[in-house]
Amino acid sequence: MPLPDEAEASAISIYDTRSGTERPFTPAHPGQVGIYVCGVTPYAPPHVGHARPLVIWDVIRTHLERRGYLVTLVQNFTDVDDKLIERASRDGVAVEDLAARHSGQYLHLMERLLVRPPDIMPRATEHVADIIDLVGRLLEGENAYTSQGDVYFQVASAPDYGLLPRRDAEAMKAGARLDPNPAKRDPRDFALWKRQIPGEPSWRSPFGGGRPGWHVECSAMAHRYLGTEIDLHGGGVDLVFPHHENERVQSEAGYGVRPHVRFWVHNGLVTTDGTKMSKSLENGADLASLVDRFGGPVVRGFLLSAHYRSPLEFSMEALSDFARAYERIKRLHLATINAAPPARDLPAEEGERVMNFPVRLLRALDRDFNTARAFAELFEMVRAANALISGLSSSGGPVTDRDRENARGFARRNLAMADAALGLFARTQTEEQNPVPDEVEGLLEARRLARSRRDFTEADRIRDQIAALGYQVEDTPDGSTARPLGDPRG
RNA sequence: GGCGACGUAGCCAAGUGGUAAGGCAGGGGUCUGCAAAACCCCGAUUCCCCGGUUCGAAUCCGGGCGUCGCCUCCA
Repeated sequence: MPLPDEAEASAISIYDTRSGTERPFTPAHPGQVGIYVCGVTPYAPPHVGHARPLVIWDVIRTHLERRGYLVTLVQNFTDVDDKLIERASRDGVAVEDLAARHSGQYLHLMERLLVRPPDIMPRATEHVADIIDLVGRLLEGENAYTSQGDVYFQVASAPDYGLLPRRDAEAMKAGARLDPNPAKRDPRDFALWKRQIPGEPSWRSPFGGGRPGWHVECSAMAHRYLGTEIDLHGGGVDLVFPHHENERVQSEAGYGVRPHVRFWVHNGLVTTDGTKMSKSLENGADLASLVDRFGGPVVRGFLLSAHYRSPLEFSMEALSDFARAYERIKRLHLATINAAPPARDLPAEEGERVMNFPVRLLRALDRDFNTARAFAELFEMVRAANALISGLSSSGGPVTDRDRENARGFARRNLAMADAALGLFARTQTEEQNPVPDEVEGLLEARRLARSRRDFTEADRIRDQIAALGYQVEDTPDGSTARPLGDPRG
């Protein structure tokens, strides 16, 4: 593979929420990219919606690396907040135990979804000192005030409040919810530090005992690991307001850099029956059970089958449809796994398609990480490769045995490349293999004997028997095999 | 009500000025003892509707209809 040069690297364009436009990507420091992604508050088991940003950022970070950047990906756990405290007390467990349990589950699922661990996974509870430092700076700069033991950010001190969500700052006052907090000077103000309440986790600070509010932890941790200027900052669109806007104003005020984020990258939400999946609505499809049933690679591929900014409608049918499509890729993978490296050019239009695949794939990802398009290119490559391997070409021109073998080699290389870019195939044997039981092996042998004496009635009877055990018989020139019937696992 | 996004074949989904990707489902073939897999062919004269700009628009502008998200729990 050729090494990416500057021109190629700058070919990447990314949509930025703040400007509402897609524009060429350039990092703050040449050759390096710092990414901060808002992770989860681990108070409940994850649903499919949570997996989307994980998978998307895995692809984004990998593609930036492929284009020659040194990437640092930071994804946090907000392991102290209202929901967590509420849930822990309801269930009668310690906050840290609840957080640890769910965090562990995320990490395990991440692995099954072929997501590489982020470079740094900071926890809010381990960065209280950084948080206190930021709150101190904000108080000093008069961007914050104390009130009844709490510390609030003073929104009026941020002249451009509303910039990120493109919303009128004044109108937001009127839009404040009922139940106004009397401790706040302005309904838009938000808590940086919450005073100590017996039974809740708390830390000592110069402004009294208590715990961090929501939003500060991300500002503090992003600053700790990525400095004052963040190249890419992401999360679900539902975080744009208030979370990211509040984070933006406090970071810019506290660390004195504007803008502190170059590109805001927000993914669309996973919906079901047309509405957003959410933990509080409890309409989320449990991620662990889906991964168990369909396999990590299928769930991952499904999440990448639409562009990351589009909403993605989840249903069992949609996932099954993708599983079937994925089968095409998987079959070619299995059929070419031992192919020799490509040695020479391929004939016909199909040959062009197969040989150009790497460029097409990378170009698709350059354009705002368009994974839907990347998959389209992949499927076209699969079709073209299958045609050549079968000895067919659209031009009707000759396809020699050497061409066919060569096509297998190209297919193998292309699939390896697509796997590296998108994550297609499970890494472990257990996810990879579908061992056929001895019973089925025996029936296959019996059927082979029946077929050899042209007793097709018996052969078909055995095939039905195998089908009843859940396996599909496939006859090929090299003999018969069985594969799990309708098994969508990757 | 305010702000934002979206509306493309039966379903999912790319495409942001140059004449509609890809997948699933469906129909017809080739191959096969028959299947399966694979491959080939078939499907939107058209991109929610109505106007406008342009030589040319799914793509830009205006209006309308519909769906979704956010408006201090949220990936």
